Amino acid sequence: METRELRYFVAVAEEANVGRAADRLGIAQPPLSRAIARLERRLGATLFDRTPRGMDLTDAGLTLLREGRVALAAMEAAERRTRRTAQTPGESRIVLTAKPGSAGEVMVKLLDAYAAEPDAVDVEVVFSPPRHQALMLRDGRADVALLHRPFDDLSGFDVETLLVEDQVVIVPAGHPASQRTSMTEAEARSISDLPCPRWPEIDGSYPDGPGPEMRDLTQMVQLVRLGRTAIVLPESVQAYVRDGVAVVSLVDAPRVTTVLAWPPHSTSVGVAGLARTAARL
Amino acid sequence: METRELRYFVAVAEEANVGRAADRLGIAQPPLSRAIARLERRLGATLFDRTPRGMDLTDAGLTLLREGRVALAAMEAAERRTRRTAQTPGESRIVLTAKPGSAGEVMVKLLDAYAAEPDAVDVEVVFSPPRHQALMLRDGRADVALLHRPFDDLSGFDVETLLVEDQVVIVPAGHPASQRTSMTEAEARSISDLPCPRWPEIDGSYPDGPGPEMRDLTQMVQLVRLGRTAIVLPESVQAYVRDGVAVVSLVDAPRVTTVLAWPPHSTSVGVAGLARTAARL
DNA sequence: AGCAGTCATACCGAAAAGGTATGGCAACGG
DNA sequence: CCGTTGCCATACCTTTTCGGTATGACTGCT
Repeated sequence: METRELRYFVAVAEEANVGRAADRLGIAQPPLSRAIARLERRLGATLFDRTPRGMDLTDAGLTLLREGRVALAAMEAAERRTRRTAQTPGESRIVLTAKPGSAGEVMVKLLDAYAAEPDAVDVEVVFSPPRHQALMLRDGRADVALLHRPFDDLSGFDVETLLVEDQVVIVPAGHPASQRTSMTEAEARSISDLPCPRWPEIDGSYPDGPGPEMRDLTQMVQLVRLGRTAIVLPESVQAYVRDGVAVVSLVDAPRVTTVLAWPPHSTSVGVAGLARTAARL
Repeated sequence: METRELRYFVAVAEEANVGRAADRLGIAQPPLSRAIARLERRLGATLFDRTPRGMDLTDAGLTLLREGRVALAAMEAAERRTRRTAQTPGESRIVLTAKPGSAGEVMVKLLDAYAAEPDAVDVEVVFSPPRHQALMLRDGRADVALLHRPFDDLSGFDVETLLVEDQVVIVPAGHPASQRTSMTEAEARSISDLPCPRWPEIDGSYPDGPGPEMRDLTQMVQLVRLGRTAIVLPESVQAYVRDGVAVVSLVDAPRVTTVLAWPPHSTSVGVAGLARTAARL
């Protein structure tokens, strides 16, 4: 199976429509139809059910979509890391990706401690949208990432735990709920006049729902102050909030673990050094 | 980067010689030379240093070899698992791979317990050479494997621990060392007239050394009886030895953990059921 | 019934892959 | 020191594949 065929397949699977997929790929529709048919012939598997409204994935197609995305990410990672090795002889820089504002405190401590090491290399910090950190690690855009259990998918990475913390709910200062000293997660999510905000999906779209669309922490604090939402977050975000909001602890919410993660088999001395520093914190 | 190009690159990297790699790939040498040159141009990286004796990998080439093997295994896995999904509707069978004789006891217990489950599917057990289990899991030839820490590379897999055991050394019954009740691993490996056996590498070749080439457990027991070798192994192999050998415990050898491992994101109900059964043992 | 949308097929030109023949270059041995 | 031997690269040709345009077949909707 060639990389191109697999990219074509993924495009068709995601669009559920050959014509739109062809547009996205920048080719005409007929060659794409043929490529899919040939791929099916070579695999000996029907990947799509053809309907009058488009293409429906079969079970085999679902398998290829799931496994194929992993394979494509691995191909991209191989390519990217090779380019970078060629361009930066001696490895003078590594890329760390994190969610903006996530565990800011621990990240500063980690980077400061690492920079003090004798053999430290430059660490370029790249902020990326929520949940994109693992993707960037998988496809080689980043060498190391700050991930959060249980939200991120840590499977396949080596990790070092940096911080374990409870979650809290942030409510408007004057709201009746602000009088409580603690509540359950279910209670926090069902305060009738304070709907939960909607976080973006991996593809950048927002799910349907009553809450506001959440983009960053600054905006979040404003929305809470305005009495538009209540938001469940790890307690370390208290560093970002000031007046106008109240913090109520949650009794049953899962703990959030912040970890430093990197691909197994990483040969980077920078990543190894950062991991060693993390283990000492 | 296309799959074909990457396969060509890996062949040349492994052979360190374009002509031999071309033979192995079943194509002529000039197209392969051109393919490598084009890949280097497209990556913007020099992958090989050309010497009068062949091709030497550069740092960038080493990166591509390491990452590229992972990517190729992922591509193969995607292809294989898609074929299998198409061929076995309803998933009536999963493939488990293990080293022959490894933790025989615990494997029997696991399979018996799983077979007693109400929704159990058939488990095909495929024995493969030592260290091949993880490869088979990575490229989709197996759905689940019995691996051994610290010998196998578990990175990237989900695991369930089945058994933790000490290691022992097996020596000929009449040998002076058989009088000891315990020794250190270093002592066991340096008994002058009993050299350690040589296990095959991943590629099936044997390293150089004085000891005999080890193929399977039956042969091993014979070799120990004949006074040709002493061998360090997990204690569960005592089930396979009878007369003519003595077992001496080791005080400092690392413990061996037998785990059930499977790829993350596995959607197989068979694998999930087996993992659940393993967790209960 | 006509129309809008879908995917498939037919046919053609362009690009890429593969084969054979051959050239250049360095190391090695007489 | 010169021929031989192994290398890899280049030149040139053939075959395959890839992509584009035009068009057909089929379904659901108005």
